[in-house]
Amino acid sequence: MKQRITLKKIAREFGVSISTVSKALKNSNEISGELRDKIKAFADYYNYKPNSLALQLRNQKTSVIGVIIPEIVHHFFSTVIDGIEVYANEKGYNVMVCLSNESFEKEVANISVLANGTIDGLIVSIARGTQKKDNYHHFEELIKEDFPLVLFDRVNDALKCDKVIIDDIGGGYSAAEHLLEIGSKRIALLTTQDFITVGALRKVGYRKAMQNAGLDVDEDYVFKLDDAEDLYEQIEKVFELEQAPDAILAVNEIYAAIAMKIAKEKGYKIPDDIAVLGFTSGLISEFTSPPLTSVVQHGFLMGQKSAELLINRIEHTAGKEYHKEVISTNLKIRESTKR
Amino acid sequence: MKQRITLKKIAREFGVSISTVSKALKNSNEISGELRDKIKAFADYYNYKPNSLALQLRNQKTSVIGVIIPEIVHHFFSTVIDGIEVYANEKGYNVMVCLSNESFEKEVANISVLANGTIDGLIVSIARGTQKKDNYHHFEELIKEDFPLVLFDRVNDALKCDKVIIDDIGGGYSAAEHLLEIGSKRIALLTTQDFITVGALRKVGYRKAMQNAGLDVDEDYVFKLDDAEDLYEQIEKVFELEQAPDAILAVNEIYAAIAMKIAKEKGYKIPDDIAVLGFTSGLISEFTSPPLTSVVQHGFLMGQKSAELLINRIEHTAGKEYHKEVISTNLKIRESTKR
DNA sequence: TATGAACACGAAAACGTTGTAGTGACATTA
DNA sequence: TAATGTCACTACAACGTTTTCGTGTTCATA
Repeated sequence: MKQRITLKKIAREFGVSISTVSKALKNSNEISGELRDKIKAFADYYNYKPNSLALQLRNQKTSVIGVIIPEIVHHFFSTVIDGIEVYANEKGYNVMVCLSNESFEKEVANISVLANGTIDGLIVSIARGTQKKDNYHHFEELIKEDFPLVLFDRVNDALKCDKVIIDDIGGGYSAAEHLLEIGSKRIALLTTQDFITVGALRKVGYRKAMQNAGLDVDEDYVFKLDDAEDLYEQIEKVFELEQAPDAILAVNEIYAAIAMKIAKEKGYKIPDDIAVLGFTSGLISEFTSPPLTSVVQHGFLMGQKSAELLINRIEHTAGKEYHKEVISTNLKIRESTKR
Repeated sequence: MKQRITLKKIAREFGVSISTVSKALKNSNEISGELRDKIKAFADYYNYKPNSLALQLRNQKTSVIGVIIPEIVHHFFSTVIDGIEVYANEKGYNVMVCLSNESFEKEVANISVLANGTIDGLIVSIARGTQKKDNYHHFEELIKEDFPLVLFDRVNDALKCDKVIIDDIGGGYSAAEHLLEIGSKRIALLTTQDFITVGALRKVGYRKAMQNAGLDVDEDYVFKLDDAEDLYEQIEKVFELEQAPDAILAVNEIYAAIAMKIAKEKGYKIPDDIAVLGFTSGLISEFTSPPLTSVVQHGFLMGQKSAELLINRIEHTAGKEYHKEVISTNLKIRESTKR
């Protein structure tokens, strides 16, 4: 790569000092009109742009915010990033994305390379590995140093920082409620392992709705799937219950779509024999047949809110107390539950 | 945010010079064992980490690569980023993602803020707005300065730089060929406006396959959709042809899924009355019913290749000639074309 | 004829780091 | 005793920028 032109080189060219060049380019009237114009023309010709590293170092500000997400190939996370990007850009910030790939170690490593001057603040959704390990030292370090930090979606309540979460309990509740309203009696729940907080919270909502309707939750109808290769096999077990469920509530779109596929293979009519409902963030729900009723999560909004909280914290270190924003969900009713 | 600890502060604490501290922390044996240990303990306690901005400025290297994509909420682009991230990380680089939102202006702006010292190299997929405007000055500037640049997917042949593309012609060809093989005679093509190169190239492949089979391409069967709100209406026109097509080849997953939905509504049996085939990068194809046969694009690989080319160029400015990698596609045959 | 603006520029510090080239103090060698 | 070495440390430049505080000239004013 060619060497970029610097103030120093321009100064040498004109036999003046660096300060003079800097001022000339900034249209300072300390510099005579004639020299100013010559310098500007020259700089323009060589396409001079101030080196941002130097500026960042001087101003002790990078205008970059870091984002660490578990994976990017996930519609929900992309929408969040989109929201972050849009808001951040508006405010003059750039976004640096890193992936933890759900791994504790990568999360730690990412934080360690990011939080050393490269970024002004950090937005994170906690990796599965970290939740499993239940080790949050790397976040506590940041918090101890008052480093601007916002957690979203996968958060940990013990950490003292701003947070943005989906109303997972509410989502689970209204999903189950809807299934009950259409007359379902035996609702199977497809959820994740317990340490995944969002799955756990959605289950809480489901349980609440059931109790509210005077129904007991039969643990046989709760399937805690692990994200392995054999999702099909794991979900098939739903249909081996003594009394088949008449509705399935899945905590994500994929589980729901697979369940529906299996149900159809086994000859169930949807929604008549069995209703299916998922949480969504992607496009699958719209294109299955029948299209899936689902709890939609507003990822874009979540991203925007996260960026807003972060930038507020960066710019006005003011407010000492931390905010916890809750993004509510919508129930998008499609054919899979219309009966 | 609390002030981070610096070499200077440590030096002041011990009444020694900055260099001494720097060397002590680097285990230099120029420094006596005793002092070295004390300094290291102190630095450790205060969690000293060298400021990366300072290092980047000094070393004239950021180890960050910039990526500009048209949009992130698009499975294909996320997989590419994933590939870039993985490869870059392996090589010790971080990734900074920016979105052009398909806009020429934002693309220009992004390049201008990135290519000023913040990044060592840039990977871009050209915005639709830029293709429409046919204005590539911002890239030419970079190339003129020998700035490491890799274009992927949406490229422009006139630009002298490394490129990674999908074999769109080949994909279009094998898609059409497959439809012909299963006995289709009238294949409708759902593609994009001409200035979108990937759409245009896939059409070339389609045309080639048709000619190869001794068939003329009837332009009435070619639908150039624009990405507006009324995709449904636009695609419905396919079914208003005098002689209905017996196969549909769509240049992306959404077009294909919508076409299939409409076809089913109109009472067509898939694949018997009409076969449907799309290009995919996402999960929709798997969960439609019937599942969609599609040309799969290896986004992850594309990302890896792009990062590889870029980092090679950054590190060994060597090779003067530019590479053009072609990632070939796979045809994943599902139910929508099995007859 | 001093005084003091106005003008047009330069010096230097600061941001945080690293590496090269000193520099004293002491010990060893011829 | 003088030259040489070693040890343990410091000074300084460099990366590129901005900004505050000079400083020397010219010109007008009292």
